[in-house]
Amino acid sequence: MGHRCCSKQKVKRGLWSPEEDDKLIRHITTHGHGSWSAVPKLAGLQRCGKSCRLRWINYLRPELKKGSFTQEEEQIIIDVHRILGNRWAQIAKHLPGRTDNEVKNFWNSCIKKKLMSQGLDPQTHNLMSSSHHEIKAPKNKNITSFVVSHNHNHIKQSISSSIFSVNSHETITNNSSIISHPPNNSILTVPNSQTTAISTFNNQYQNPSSSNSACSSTSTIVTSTSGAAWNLKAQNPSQNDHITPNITSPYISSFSASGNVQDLSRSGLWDEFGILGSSFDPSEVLPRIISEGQQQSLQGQNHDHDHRTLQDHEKEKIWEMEIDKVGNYSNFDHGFMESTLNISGVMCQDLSSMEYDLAWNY
DNA sequence: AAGCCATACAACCGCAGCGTA
DNA sequence: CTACGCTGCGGTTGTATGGCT
Repeated sequence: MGHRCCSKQKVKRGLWSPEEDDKLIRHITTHGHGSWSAVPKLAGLQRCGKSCRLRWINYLRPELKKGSFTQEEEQIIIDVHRILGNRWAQIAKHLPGRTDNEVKNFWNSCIKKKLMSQGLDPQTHNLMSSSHHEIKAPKNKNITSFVVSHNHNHIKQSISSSIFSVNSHETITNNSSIISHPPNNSILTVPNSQTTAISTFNNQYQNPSSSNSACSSTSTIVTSTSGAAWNLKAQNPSQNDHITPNITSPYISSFSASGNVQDLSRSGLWDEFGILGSSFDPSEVLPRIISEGQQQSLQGQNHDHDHRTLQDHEKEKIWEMEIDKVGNYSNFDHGFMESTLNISGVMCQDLSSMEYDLAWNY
């Protein structure tokens, strides 16, 4: 039985022979495809138009990139999938020469399993574990800054880092609590009535004391609808490391989002990638967010993991945030920011070194 | 060498969206 | 408005291949 679109024709199914490929290539390169439903007849093929289209798009097009996916392509797929989900055609647009079918197959056969083996839900990119207990925060205290501290070793040694995702649309409660996933996975709820979001960017840079070892730190950005100044900090608690910028950058945000902070540190793509694969290059993001004077503090960081393929209009929405004199964002797509908060970094390993430093406002 | 199994990838199927008559 | 055809998309299935016993 053939497809409905060409049920009147006797159509062949299954794998394409080299002869059929030749016919299709010859026809399309000389005449173009026009209406796909007309292609089989014109090309002398006993296939349905749909099959011809698929064969051309997924396999015969000259601009297609052959060969296995590179590490960089893999990371891009993961990053974009975190934002877009199973929208394979959209994801494939970030990978020149790759098709949606190819990306989908690669995801299902390789990446999905890799993420699952690391304890990540391939759909949400969050940890699959769920048990939690509560740690009560001091009563009647407002959180003014939330700094995630973590050890910060060289990549060639035991890496420990942390990644936090902000789950948007979570209700911020008034009961001032930190919910913790033992031992170190935490969800922070902010005890005020204002809409608040905390997002984290991973920074990658070179350790000057050891030229061939990359390091990382985490920048935590707290935004609030309240108009109050919040802290932006990139902090490295390691005593042996002197290069981490410690930036406190009060700024006013009009950004509207709510969220919880969730630690994904148990998962570990380090083993697989060996590099920190933040899809948001802090060298691009942070200077746009913080004021000019503080940009210098970020200099010296090595941001060689630069995903140019996220340069579509969606990413541009982030880059194109305009900051006016008092630091308010304008032209800002709140919804998109919420959806992108989750892609702020990769997952890391070695929970044992994690520690938290919560600053309370007395 | 043969059989079995897992994996990768090619191809198909059904559906939704869109344009047009 | 509606029916129809075309295209694109995502889920699923089928097939080839390679490794293991």
